[in-house]
Amino acid sequence: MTRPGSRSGTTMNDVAAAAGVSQATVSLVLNEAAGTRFSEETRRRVHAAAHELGYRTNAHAKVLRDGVAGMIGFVGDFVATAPFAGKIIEGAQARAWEAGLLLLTVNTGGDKALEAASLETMLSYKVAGVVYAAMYHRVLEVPDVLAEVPAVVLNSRDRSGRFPSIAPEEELGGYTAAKRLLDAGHRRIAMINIGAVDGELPAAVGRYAGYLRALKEAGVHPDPGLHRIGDGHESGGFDNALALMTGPQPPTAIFCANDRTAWGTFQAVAQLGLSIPHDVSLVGFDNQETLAPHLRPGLTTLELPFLEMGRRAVELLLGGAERDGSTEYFECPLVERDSVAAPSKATSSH
Amino acid sequence: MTRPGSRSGTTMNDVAAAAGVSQATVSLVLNEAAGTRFSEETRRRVHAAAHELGYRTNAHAKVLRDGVAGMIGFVGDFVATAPFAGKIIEGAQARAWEAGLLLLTVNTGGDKALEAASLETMLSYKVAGVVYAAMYHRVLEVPDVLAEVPAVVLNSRDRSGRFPSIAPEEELGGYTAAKRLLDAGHRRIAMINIGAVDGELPAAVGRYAGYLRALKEAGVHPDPGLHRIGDGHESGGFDNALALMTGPQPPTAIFCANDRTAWGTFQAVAQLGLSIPHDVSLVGFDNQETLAPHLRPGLTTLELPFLEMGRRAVELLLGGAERDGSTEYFECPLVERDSVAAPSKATSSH
DNA sequence: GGGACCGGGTTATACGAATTACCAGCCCGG
DNA sequence: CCGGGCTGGTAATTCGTATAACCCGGTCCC
Repeated sequence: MTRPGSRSGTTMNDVAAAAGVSQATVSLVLNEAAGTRFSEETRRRVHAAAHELGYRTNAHAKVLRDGVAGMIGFVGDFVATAPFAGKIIEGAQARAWEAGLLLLTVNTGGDKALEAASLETMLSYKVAGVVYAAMYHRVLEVPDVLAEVPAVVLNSRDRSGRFPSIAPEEELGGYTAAKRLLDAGHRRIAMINIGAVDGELPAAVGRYAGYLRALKEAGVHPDPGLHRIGDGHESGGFDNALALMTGPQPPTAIFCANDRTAWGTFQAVAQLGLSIPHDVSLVGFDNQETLAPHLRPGLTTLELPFLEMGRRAVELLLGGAERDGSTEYFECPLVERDSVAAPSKATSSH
Repeated sequence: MTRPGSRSGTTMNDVAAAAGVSQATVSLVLNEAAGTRFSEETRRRVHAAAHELGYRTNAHAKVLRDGVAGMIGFVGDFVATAPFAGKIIEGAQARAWEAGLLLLTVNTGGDKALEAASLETMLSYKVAGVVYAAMYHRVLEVPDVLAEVPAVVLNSRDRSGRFPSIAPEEELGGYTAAKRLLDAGHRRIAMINIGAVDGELPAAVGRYAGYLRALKEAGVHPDPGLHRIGDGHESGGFDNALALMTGPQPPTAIFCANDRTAWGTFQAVAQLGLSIPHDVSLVGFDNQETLAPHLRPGLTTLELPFLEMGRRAVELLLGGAERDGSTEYFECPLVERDSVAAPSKATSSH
């Protein structure tokens, strides 16, 4: 069964010996080096021998000589294991592969020691660059050691401003969501946020700012009681939606700052015997593929363009050069489904 | 800002020059090679110089000399991007890191050409082994090239029997699920499967077999009408649950062969105005973390032990040696939540 | 006082591929 | 008959590390 030479370790010297030529000839022929001339017969023999022996180039020897490896480091906090962020890796990997590069992946789980150690290891492997990715959009500290290679911060922003960053355009997303509901005719539009708007959660801050802007632009005075702080999970949506819908003046529409929150809202609405979108319209955020399309009715939401963001991160790495610490923002497109309708006439307090 | 020597490329020779010793001395001191003796003063100078210059070993040079790299290849079809299988990578990576190894990850998205090419690249990097992972449990063809290194099939089984495989114990899982419902007092127990039981879907086949075994053991004659073939998605659960619950003799309990199917069932049950677990009890499968705990009521389900399976795969690789093509099965523990209760007295046809 | 031994290092080589410089033979022109 | 150019290659060097082999000066012991 074992093909001849399939045991690890066939080198160019072996091929050279089998073909009756020198190692240099093998190298030149196999790499089709420019400006060299070998007879057809020699090329044939070299290729035949290489094939016969199952020759495979030793990447380490090559890197040692050439200086840079065909690998890109990808370190994330939870990206690899997060249920929805897989696309971010998929995009990065796809772009890397187009350039013939492989991804050396580590997800640290937030462990700083592991992070430091794996970065060291990556650098010792002479990676062509490092993508430093975060599961959710925030402002973070980038390890100093990344200054030694091309590095890009993905789905977050570098506090120090040393590295280029890639992040979703939260404010525009929030604006688009609210505008969609306004355009449908709603005026009492609640927002269940995924965290406080004071701090370092650009998603919460930005989406809220966009929501406010859309309201103001439409001449709607925002009711502070309609903005609620959830926790980003299903339960945050459930509890807040329950409170909103059983309050004195329930909203006719709710913008949930992420899809999980929207899901909780679905469950609360169902529990109250109300229906979506008849009694209340909903817009989510994230377009989480395991959730948004499968809710009944399907959830209208904004898509986080993770695939493109991942691609772009690697693209920036490959481009090299610039290295300014500016942030590139990605627009989140609206994905229409069936959770938005015009408000019903009766402004019932159920 | 740039620390001295932080420019890539400090070698042992630089350190040696700075410390006034030979390159060999640097190597021996830094690696604390056994059986060598250097004065405290020399060691100090070497360490100081290495630190000062920001020396970092060149992994490629080391691998070239030593023959084997500190990397493990991980190739999966969709594992990296699947919403629930992240744990499988997390486990593999954790175990690898304990051995000081990094994961070289590729998810092929089912593209055989990409798969072949990335395996070639991985082998050229002299990976210590390869984990060949699948998103869902099936019997698959393993590329021949993997015979050249230690390799393990993860979350699937190798058809050829050449490689050790790791898979969940489906039959026992199905048995446990059904038994949980039987123990609660149910007799009319439906199963919504995730695919046909004729073919190459061990999850569908095994879980069904376990379900049948539990029924028979309890003296319950299985009603063929209660076994329905879904598609593994939410809609498969929804449609089939609707059909079951509106049929002439609805079941008092349903075993859904995965959590997404269970979710669809939740939505169907809600639509019918029924409640879980009062009108019908449910057991799922997968313990999908974004789903099962957040349903209302929480879903009782079986957990796929992906973390342990991932760990074990790397463990087998590191162990080396054996290399028989046997399959190691992992038990799926029951996770109790609140979707199971005793059947209500009234055998209402709703 | 001469060999054995030990502390404290150094020299040289190998790993596998890429690349530069060179070389041998042949043909051709003048 | 000598030099130049072309064809078809080869020899030697480089990358950075690990390690086996060796070396030198001083002690100790008989």
